[in-house]
Amino acid sequence: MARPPLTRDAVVAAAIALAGEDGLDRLSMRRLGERLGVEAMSLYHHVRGKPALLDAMVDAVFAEIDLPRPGEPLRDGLRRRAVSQRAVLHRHRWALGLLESRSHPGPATLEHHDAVLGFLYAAGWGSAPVGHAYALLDAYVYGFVLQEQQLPIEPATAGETAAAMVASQPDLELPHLARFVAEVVARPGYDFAAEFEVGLALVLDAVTSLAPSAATGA
Amino acid sequence: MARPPLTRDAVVAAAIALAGEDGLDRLSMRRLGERLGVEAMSLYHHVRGKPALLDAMVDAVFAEIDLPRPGEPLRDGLRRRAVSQRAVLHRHRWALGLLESRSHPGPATLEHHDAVLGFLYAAGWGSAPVGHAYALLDAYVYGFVLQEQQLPIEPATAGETAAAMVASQPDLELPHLARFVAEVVARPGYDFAAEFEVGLALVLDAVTSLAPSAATGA
DNA sequence: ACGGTCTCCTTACACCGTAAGGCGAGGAGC
DNA sequence: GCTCCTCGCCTTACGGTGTAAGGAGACCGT
Repeated sequence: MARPPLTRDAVVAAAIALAGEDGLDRLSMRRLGERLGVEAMSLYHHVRGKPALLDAMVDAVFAEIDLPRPGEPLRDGLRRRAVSQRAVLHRHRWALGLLESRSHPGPATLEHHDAVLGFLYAAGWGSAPVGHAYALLDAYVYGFVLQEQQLPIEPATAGETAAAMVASQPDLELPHLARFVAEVVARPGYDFAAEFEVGLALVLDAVTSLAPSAATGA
Repeated sequence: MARPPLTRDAVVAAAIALAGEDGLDRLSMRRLGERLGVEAMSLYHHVRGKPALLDAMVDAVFAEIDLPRPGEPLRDGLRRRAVSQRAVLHRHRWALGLLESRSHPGPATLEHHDAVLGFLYAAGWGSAPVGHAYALLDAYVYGFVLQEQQLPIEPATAGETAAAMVASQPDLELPHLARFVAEVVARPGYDFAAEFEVGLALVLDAVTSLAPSAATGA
């Protein structure tokens, strides 16, 4: 029973699964080959090398992000994309770290940007406000997810973990940090993820204020 | 002529210098030891292991960030910190990638947060708006730097690089992306870094709208 | 002089990415 | 049917990684 031959997509999918299960640092060509029932060097017939594999993984992540729907109200479309973007980056915790150093966007990445830009252009925006809006929105989403990933994974124990961090430096005076932890982080039911919507609403306010029709107020 | 004994600070400083010169991925215990005239294993007497070294590097970066000055107008203080934060992360390009996965804040990191929180508390803010403001501000700065680092380093060639990215997928229709590159990125004098101030102003508007004194308008 | 501690070194192991080249099966052309 | 080529996979090998274990020597308080 001969195994069907590998495809590039299968290799990338397995790499994504492996990174998701064991973490990005445990993704190695040997372990990936093992998962696919193949020696490490066989992967090089489908992928140029590990950097190219990582690029392909990032591109696959971009393909998962929801796009604004043509004709949809502007704020709704931007909000949908931002929420989906965060969800996707949250689902693939390794993805954000890869974003940083990869500067070889794949087809899905480019199509994603093209679609979002097209959505803004279709609303009558010029390139300058589009640039501002895009940079601000993406910065917020990326930065928020980055903060999220620094935090302990379980919201239930966030308070204890934060308190332990503060207590880990016994010879430091940290009154305001202690207050913040006590009044916010250690409160039962606290969930940093809920902050996303708060900030996103503010960012969307700011972005929509860049709209050409809002220029009358400027 | 006996070499003066190593200190933990010297090890961390050398690691930062090495990461700055050769990149984070070329920072290895052996190369770091070589730089210090010492074998790799000697470093383990000053640092628990490579993860602890990376934590210490991150903490040293936090120590470089400018803090708001007590008594300073709120917007000025927050702006100064954000600008400095970006400058520091820009100076140490490897730092942002480390932020992601390290969840063991050091003393400088904790003191930094304590100082910023204290600045907001001193302005009469409660913990809830402080939490919103902090999350939004940090998300913007981190996210902006993340975007910056995906871009080609030289602003002068950004246009060509971007055009090459679009052209690298010849069988894709990317009209809006092409338009954006032509009208914004490829323009002479374009510098993405200038976008930072635009977005920061909007973010600071949003943040100051959270101030207790602004609650009268809500 | 002596014992301890502190700093550094040597050796070793399991792992990593990947360059170079070999081997066997399947299909194309005749 | 036979040959030959191509494609998918494998073997071997090299130089790199982090770090566990333990040894060597210099310094210092007594």
